[in-house]
Amino acid sequence: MTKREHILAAALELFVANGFEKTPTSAISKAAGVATGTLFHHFKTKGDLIGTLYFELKMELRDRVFSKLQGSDNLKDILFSMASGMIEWSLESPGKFHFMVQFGESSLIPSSTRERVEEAFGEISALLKSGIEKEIFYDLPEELMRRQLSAHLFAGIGFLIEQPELWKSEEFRMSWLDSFWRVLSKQP
Amino acid sequence: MTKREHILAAALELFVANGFEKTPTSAISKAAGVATGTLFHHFKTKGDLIGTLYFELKMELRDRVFSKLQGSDNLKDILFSMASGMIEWSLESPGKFHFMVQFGESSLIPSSTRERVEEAFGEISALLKSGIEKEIFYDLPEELMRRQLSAHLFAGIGFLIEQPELWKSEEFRMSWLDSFWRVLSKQP
DNA sequence: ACAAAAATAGACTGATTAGTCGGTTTGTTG
DNA sequence: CAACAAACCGACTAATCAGTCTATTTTTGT
Repeated sequence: MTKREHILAAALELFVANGFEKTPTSAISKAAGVATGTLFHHFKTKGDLIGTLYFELKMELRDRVFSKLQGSDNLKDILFSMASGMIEWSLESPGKFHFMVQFGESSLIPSSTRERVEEAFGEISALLKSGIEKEIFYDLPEELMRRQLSAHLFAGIGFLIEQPELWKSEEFRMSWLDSFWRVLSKQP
Repeated sequence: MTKREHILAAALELFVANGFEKTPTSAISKAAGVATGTLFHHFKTKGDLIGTLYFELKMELRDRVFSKLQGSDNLKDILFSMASGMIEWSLESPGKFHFMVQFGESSLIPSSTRERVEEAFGEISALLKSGIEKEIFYDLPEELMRRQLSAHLFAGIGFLIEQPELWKSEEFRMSWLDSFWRVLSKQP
């Protein structure tokens, strides 16, 4: 792990534990085992640090979510695969997930960054649009569906992190994944 | 409006616009038209101020959501009435809604406050439990359902604030409210 | 009418902290 | 092996800001 990565890891942990404003940069550099100057060598400002963290975590998540997708054109399979990818990523690193919940909507993240991220997740929009067009999904605005799907998933994961053994149950997994499908689709 | 209320209103606006840490207490007292001393007379600390704001907004929302409920025992009616109450509250005061989104999950709100709020919304838990017991709802953990329902609603409202004219359409309202029902219920 | 309590005011301060700066070490490249 | 750049160090500073304190005004209860 490079020093830059140590800084990002320490910042993630401390931001989640204490919040942004209650985490002095001095605490981050100390936890990362680097000097103040090094932190500000890699990140222009403290805001830049949290912005970078947000962006890089989202990219890591995207790679994970889209990686398993192998050309299947069954909407339900794709949806389940993406949801499972995100859930497993979150269960492996709850800290990263909590960071997303806590700072995803915060004004600390510049809207330009948020836009770049949304672009990177464009495949999900495309998926929803295609479902609406094919009249498999309910005829509601695509953006509404995207937001609700994502919120639904986040809420479920938050719960699942507290009850991780549930995810091991095949019965629960199927029953729960179905709830995502029900939100979107007229078909069973 | 009392000075205390002026302070709370100014804090709400500024916290939403600039975030907690980028809002000095001096800016709040200035915007509220009071002196520093007055602010700290009513609120022990800045943290106390945002905590109080959170609590009082939640209570206002609760009163609104539960007010229309007049003894109907039809789960769907109750659900629709509660959802509509929250949506209308949010459309009337988007600032309050955005405050909830931004600070609802933040570590600035002490967990003791969050617990008191959850207690006040206990009727919703009861509603879900009753639906699960009666086998109207899917057999998933009640807390999971509560969280997902709330997230679903919040996400939808966030969208609706940007497209408020949609709410005026009876067709949209019904179609959308149905999506909440689908999340929970086996019945149409 | 009067005393006690509550509300208000605003100048002030002690502590915190983001970010700088000059200098050192490590790595790279022609 | 220069010489140049990139990474790294940590003491320092300029600014900010939460909360205090003392004094004044307003409200309340008797």
